[in-house]
Amino acid sequence: MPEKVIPDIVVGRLPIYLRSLQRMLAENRHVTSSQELGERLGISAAQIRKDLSQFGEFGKQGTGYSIDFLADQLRQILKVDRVWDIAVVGAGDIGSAVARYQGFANRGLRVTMIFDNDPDKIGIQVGSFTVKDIANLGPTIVKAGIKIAMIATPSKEAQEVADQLISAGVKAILNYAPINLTVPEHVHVQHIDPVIHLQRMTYYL
Amino acid sequence: MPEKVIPDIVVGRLPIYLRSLQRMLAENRHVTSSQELGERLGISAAQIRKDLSQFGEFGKQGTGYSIDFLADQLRQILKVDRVWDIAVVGAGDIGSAVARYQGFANRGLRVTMIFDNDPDKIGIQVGSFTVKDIANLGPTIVKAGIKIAMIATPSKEAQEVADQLISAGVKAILNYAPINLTVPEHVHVQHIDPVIHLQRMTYYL
DNA sequence: TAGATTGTTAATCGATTAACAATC
DNA sequence: TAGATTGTTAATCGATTAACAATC
Repeated sequence: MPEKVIPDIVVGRLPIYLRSLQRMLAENRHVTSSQELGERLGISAAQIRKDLSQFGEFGKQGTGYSIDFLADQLRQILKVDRVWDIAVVGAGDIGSAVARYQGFANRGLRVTMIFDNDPDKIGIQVGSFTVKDIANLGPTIVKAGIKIAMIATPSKEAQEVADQLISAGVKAILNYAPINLTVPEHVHVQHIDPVIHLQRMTYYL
Repeated sequence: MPEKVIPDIVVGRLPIYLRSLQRMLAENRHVTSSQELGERLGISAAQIRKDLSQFGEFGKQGTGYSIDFLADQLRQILKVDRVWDIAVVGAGDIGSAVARYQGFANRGLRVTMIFDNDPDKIGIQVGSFTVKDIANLGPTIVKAGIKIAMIATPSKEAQEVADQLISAGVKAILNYAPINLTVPEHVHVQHIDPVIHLQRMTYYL
C-alpha cells in the first residue's frame, strides 16, 4: 500500500501552524479552533482543517483542537520531536549570527559546529563554538552523523561546500548564499536571501 | 482601463530570474533562453515565458533573450532600477549582520540606519553606522522618507516596532522575529525564520 | 438540547504545462 | 532555407473554498 504523498505546499505550512501553537501555549491557552488559528495567520479555516486532515483527525467537533496535543502531533509529523544537530559553514557575520541564534531551542534544532576556511578565523570562538577548519569538513560531519547544514559562505564557494556536505551525508541544506545550488534529488535545499524577499515587495511600492 | 493584476506568485519569481540573469552577466554571457534559465532554476521554460509575457515581449524568436536587456526590464518592473533606503531595527547579532551585509549592492537596496533600545548599544558602531536610539524611530524615518524596514528585535517587541514603523510611513517590512506580524492591508510583510525553513525539510528526512 | 466546530465532499478557482503558429 | 525559440492558447493539473452532515 503506497503511502499518500502530501503536497509540498501543505508540508510548508505545518511549521507555521506549529510556531503559532507554541506561541499560544506560551500565552497559557489550551484550546484553539481552525478559525482562530486562521485569523492569526491570515489563512482560511477551511485550509487549515484540510491541511491537518491529510495527517489524521486531531480535533473534536464543537470544541476545536487541544493546542498541546496538536503541537505534539505536528512535531512528530515534522520529525522535530527530537533534536537535529546542525553544522554551519562560514563564520562571517551571517554564519556567526546564525550559530549564536537562540531561536532554535525547543524547536527540534541545535547548531553544534561551525567551519571556515580563513586561517584568521579558524580557532576563534563564536558563541560557544570554536571555529573549525573547513579542510576537515567531510570527516567531521560524517563522524558526528550530521544531516542538516547551513551555508553562509561567499557565493563562489557555496556550490563546492554543498557538494562536500552532500558527500558527507548531509540531506538538508539551508543556503544563505545568494546563488542557486544544484543538488541531487534526495537532498533538500531552502534558500534565504533578504534581497529576494525585499524585491518581492518593492514591486508593490 | 484597469491595469492587469499580476498574481503574487509570478511577482515572487521575478527576483529569482533577475538574480540568475545578473549571475550570467557576471559570467560574461550575453544571451539566454527560457530553457537555459529554467534549467538553472529548476523551473519549466514554459512557466518562465508565461511569467515574462505578463509584462511584455522581451525576447526574440529563434534567439532568446538579451540578458542585459531582460535584467533591465525586470529591474524596472520590480522598481529596483533605483536605490531604496532601508532602516534596520535591532542591533543584535542578526540586525548587525544584516546591516553589514554586502549583498544589497547593485540590487536596488541599501541599509542607511540601525536602531536599538539598549542603552549599551545606542551610540556604538555597527559597520559604518552608529546605532540610533529607538526612541527617535518615527521622526527619523519620516524625515529620511524611508519606506522599507527590517525588524530584528526579540519577538515580544516586534509588533510594537512594526506599528511604529507603519505610522512613520514604512510600506514594506522584512521581519526576522519568529512571530506573525499583523499589519494593515497596504503594508507588505515578508518573514525570514530559519527554523521554519529547516522544519520544511526535516519532514522529508 | 442548542451551539459550535470538525472532517470531508464537491465546486470553484487559479496555476502549470503542452503544443504550435509565428518569426528571427 | 533550416533550426531555434518566442509568445500565446487551450488543456490539464492542483489548490483553495464553500457547504454541510456528523457529533462533541
